[in-house]
Amino acid sequence: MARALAPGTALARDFFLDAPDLVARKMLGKLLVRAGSGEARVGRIVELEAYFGEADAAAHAFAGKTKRNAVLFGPPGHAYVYFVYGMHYCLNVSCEREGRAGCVLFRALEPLDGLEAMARARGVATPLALTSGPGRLCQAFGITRAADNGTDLTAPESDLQIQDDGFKAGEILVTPRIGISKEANRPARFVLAGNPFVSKYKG
DNA sequence: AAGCGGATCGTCT
DNA sequence: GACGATCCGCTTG
Repeated sequence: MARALAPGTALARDFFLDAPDLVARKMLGKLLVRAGSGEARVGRIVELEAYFGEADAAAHAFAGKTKRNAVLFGPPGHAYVYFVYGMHYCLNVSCEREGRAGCVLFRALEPLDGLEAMARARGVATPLALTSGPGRLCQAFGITRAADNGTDLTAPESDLQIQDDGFKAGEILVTPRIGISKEANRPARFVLAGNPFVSKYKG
């Protein structure tokens, strides 16, 4: 049932070399793939947010490099996983050249394969609740800071990858980012228009 | 249907 | 010592 993983189809590092908003646009419609030791988990990326590094008051990198956000200042294409609210993880990909801290936050996926594993990890069965939200998708994919922070998402041997299956994204909507107090009006959230798996947020 | 608050802890001031 | 790039359940209308 699970589609065969095609090693070597992970997006290349150059893909993430651009500015965060450009990378986010390009990433919509791509796949997040967790190979894992058992059932593979695959989701199509339907919602992302761009964070602009040290120039962006809403970004974790705004106050400069710290132990927590160090990955953001490294080379592009690496996973930055952080822990919030005492119980949730969120996944980002680092963008831009080494030394610049832009990144893209994964906010929602459309689950394609490994739904049972996701449901088990989440303790929830309904597909709409599996991966629609940054904390939810991390739980569904078993993403933690200890296991995944700093992982090179472009490496063929990585357990976590971003792949291209040839899907063409349709209309893209751009809105302000969610859950932040600074730069609250900046349009930097990108979603696949009309996709039901985009997160439903409450003000 | 929508709004509110509790859970829970690593990170930085 | 305060505060999150969140989620869920309980309350109220």
